[in-house]
Parts: sequence; structure tokens; C-alpha cells
Amino acid sequence: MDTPNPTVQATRTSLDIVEALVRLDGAGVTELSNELDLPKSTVHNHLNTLRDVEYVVKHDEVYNVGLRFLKLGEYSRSRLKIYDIAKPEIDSLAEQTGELVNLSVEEYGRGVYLYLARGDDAVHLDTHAGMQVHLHCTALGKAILAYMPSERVTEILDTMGMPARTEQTITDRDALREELDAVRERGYAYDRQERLDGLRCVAAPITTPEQEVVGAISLSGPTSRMQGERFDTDIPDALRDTANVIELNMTYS
Amino acid sequence: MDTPNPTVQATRTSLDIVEALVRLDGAGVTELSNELDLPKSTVHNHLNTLRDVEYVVKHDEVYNVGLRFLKLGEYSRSRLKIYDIAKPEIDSLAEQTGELVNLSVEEYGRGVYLYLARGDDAVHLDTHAGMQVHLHCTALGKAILAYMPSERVTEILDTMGMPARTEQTITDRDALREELDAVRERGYAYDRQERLDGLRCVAAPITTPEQEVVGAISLSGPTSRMQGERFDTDIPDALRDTANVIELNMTYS
DNA sequence: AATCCTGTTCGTCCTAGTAGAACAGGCGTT
DNA sequence: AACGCCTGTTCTACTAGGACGAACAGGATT
Repeated sequence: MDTPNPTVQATRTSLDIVEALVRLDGAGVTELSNELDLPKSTVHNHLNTLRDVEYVVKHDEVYNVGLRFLKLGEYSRSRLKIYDIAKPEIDSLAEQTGELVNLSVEEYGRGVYLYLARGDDAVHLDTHAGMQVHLHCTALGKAILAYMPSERVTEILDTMGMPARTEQTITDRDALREELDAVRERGYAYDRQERLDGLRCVAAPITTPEQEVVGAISLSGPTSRMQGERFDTDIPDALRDTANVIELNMTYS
Repeated sequence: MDTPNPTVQATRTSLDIVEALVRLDGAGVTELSNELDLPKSTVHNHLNTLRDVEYVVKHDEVYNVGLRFLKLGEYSRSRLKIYDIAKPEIDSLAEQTGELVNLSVEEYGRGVYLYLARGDDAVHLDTHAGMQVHLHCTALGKAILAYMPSERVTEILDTMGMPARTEQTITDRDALREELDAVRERGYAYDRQERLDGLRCVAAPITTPEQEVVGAISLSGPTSRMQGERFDTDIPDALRDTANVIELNMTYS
């Protein structure tokens, strides 16, 4: 899986260019050529191709990614059964609590946000659909890790590492393992400012009847509102309720 | 623009494979090989590459597009200023009218839906974010075409044609030109079952102070509810109001 | 007017992607 | 239980075609 099998360099280059366009928020040929350390003509060829297939647009000597990606992105999300089913439940939980509620799944060892629902008092974060996060430093991630086979957890930690995001981030494997044990016992996971200072989250896993985890839902809020009974029981209960509804709808449809 | 300049074949192939994965809703190597008329090993190489860069996932011998596209798609949309600004206005218009309200822009001669807001009574259509439609058969499209330079309209009609979608679709150029004149006079466009039977839409363009069109908003509903004063004045007025708010926010921000 | 940016085109060399066949493993059938 | 028929994967060779560097063309800035 990590071994570089026979592979298509041109595809890598094209996608590198697309990613650079995102990173630079639009760019010209020369800029990309410098950024990626490729000859201008190569960059130009790829951009021509991407434009020809209508994946990239050009306005006034500035290239950018086109809306074909929107179509693909929407498809990549909607093909996941969990998205359709969880969306309305998450919406109502957000409205009910006023907070920010998220749906995410694991892909390539990272958590990917599928959908975010904002209640009236929801915090404003950098989170957005499609965003990737490390699993070890989020409630979502810990909820997912806790219900994964132990070997897969090891594998993920090996490849992704456990970088510190805040002072509170768990960076020790054994500590994380203990935390995951606790998550399994409780049935939900906490994030106490482990990814962002001032932010606390609670997350519940979504599993199949066979106890295979397919994703997680979480609720995020400022430390000020996330404490006491609300943080200890009310929100966890609400999340587990919602998770249960989603699980039921997943199995019977 | 249509001339096949020096171009990267491998990139085309990779994207062909991705599109085939969407079309087939997930597929195996052999299936793709048949669908695209390519050697199995070539398909396999591309899939390996796409998997290595984490754009494609594989579950049980079935390949599918991954969530990296979600990230790109969300970016491709959110980088358009009109999206951020129009979204809340459209949400409130949908809530207020109970119908389906859409935001779209033109790209490569087609209309692309950026966002859809559903009111309580909204019709259930095939429309989804990222979907592409012909401009000549939708209210959205006609609102956009009406405010485009005439040569660009000709160019688009030349490359895209004017296929009939229903009995009502305008398939004659002169008739369309007249319709576009009427749109400019009224300030909004109609679709009277021209794309889908039983569906009527009203659309208003979003323009810059220099009268350059940057997109359009539309409202769709069943013919039963889209008639009389509501269809003739109420909804058009509401759309123009919303469009004006969006235009103002676009210029002053 | 001359310099210094762009983006684009051209032509060559050799890489590296394509193609086809052979291999390996599961599943279902007989 | 052994066969055939699917998969996906690996291997090897040939040569198509993509990477590259330099040259070209057009604006803007000086």
C-alpha cells in the first residue's frame, strides 16, 4: 500500500497542480512552476489539459479550479449512506442545542468532516465540509478509533503520528489507549481543548450491528458553555440518542 | 480553445476513470477496462496512482471516488464570492416562500447549480449542487444568457446546441433571442415546463454595477402553485429584491 | 525605448506509460 | 473435489508521448 507500485507520474503532477491552485488560491503558470519546481511548459501543458476537460478555469491569466470538482465532491459525499441518513438528525440536534454539530468518517487514517450543522449560538471555527483532521486530537476521532480493530489503530498512529495541537493534546500512545478504553466504557468521547484552545467537544460513534464503526457525530462549543451537567450528561445523552436513531435508520433501509 | 494543443494524455485517462467511477457508481478494474476500452493494466496503474494520492478508495475489489474531491469541491464553490453572499439570502427566501430556491453560475457554457435551499413545500427534483444544465431551457440559464454579450451567446449555442427537454423547450434560436429581449425588459426570466414537465421557474440575474452577469437565482415550483398573481408578480418581485440585496453586498465587501 | 515581467510555442531526447500476455486467487458449478 | 471462469494483479518490451529548456511574443513598468 505504501510501496510505490508502477504508477502514473503525469496524474500525480496534474493533481499536484490542482492542489497548488487551491493552496495558492489561484495562480499563474510561472507561480505554479516555482511552487512545484517544474518547467513552465510542463505546467502549461497540464493546465491546458485540465482546462480542456473543464476541470480548471482561467480568468485574466489566473488559473483556478472549476466547478467540476463540486459535482465530484457532492457525489463522493452523497454516495455514503450515512450522509443522507444523518443529515436531518444532525440538523435537528443543532437547532435543539444551538451549537455546532458535525458528522465525520475516517478515510486514509484521518477524520473527514462530511457535514456541519450550525445552531443559533454555534461557534465559528475553521471547520468545513471536506476538511481533514487527525483522529487522536478530536472527540470525533477518538470515538472512531475506540471502535476500530486495535491493529488498525496502531497502523494509523504509525503513519499519522500524534502531533500536538494544544497543550492538552494527547501525544502519548498509552495515554490514548487508556482514553479509548474509557470511550468504549462510556459510549462517547470527549475533546477538552485538545485540538483548539477554548473548544470542547463530545462525540458518539455510529456503528453497525456488528460493532463496526462507520463514522461519528460530535457537538462542539466554547468551554464556557460546555461544562457541568450539560457537558457531563445532557449533551452526551442527546448525542447517543441521535446516534442510535441514525444507526437504526442505517440498518433498516 | 477547442484546438487540441499539446496535452497530457495520462491526465485525461485518469479523469476519465474518475468520471466512469461516478457514472458506474463504483466499479472494478475489468468493468472500467471494458467501459473505457483500455487495457486492464493501464486502468490498474491509474487506479493505483489515484489511490496512492488518496483520491480514490477501494473496498472489497470495488473502487470509488474518495472524499478528497469533497474538499476540492467545497473550495471550488466557496472561492466564488457570490456563494457566501447569496447563501443566507436564498435560505431566507426559501423559508419565506416554502419553495425550492437555487443559485447558479455559468461555466463552460452550461449552468452549474451552486446551492439549493428547500422550503417546507419544496418540490423534490433531480437537482443537486454541482449539477450542470443547458442554459436555454432553464429560467436560470435564460436570466444569465440575457445579460451576456451577444457573441458569447452565439458561441455557447454553437457548442452546446438547443436540445429539447420537453414539448415546451425553445429549440429555435430566433425565438430564444426574442425571449431574451423580453427577459431584459422585465428583469427576470421564466421557465414554463421547458426543462421538466409540471415544473415552472422564475429567475433573476445577479449582475455587477457594470451590468456583467455573475450568476442567477431562481425559484422552482409545481405548475399548480406557480400561476396567477403569485407567478406573475409576487415571486418575481421577491426574487428581484433578493437579487438586489445580493448585488449590493457583492459590490460593498 | 528598453528592460523585465508574464504566458505561450517549438523541437529534441529519453523517460515512463501503455499494452498484452501471463499469473494468482476466489467462487460457483458440475 | 476438481474444473472452469471470473476477478485483480504482476511482468516485460516497445515506443509513444511527456518533460524539458530555450526561444518567442506580448504587456506593463521603468
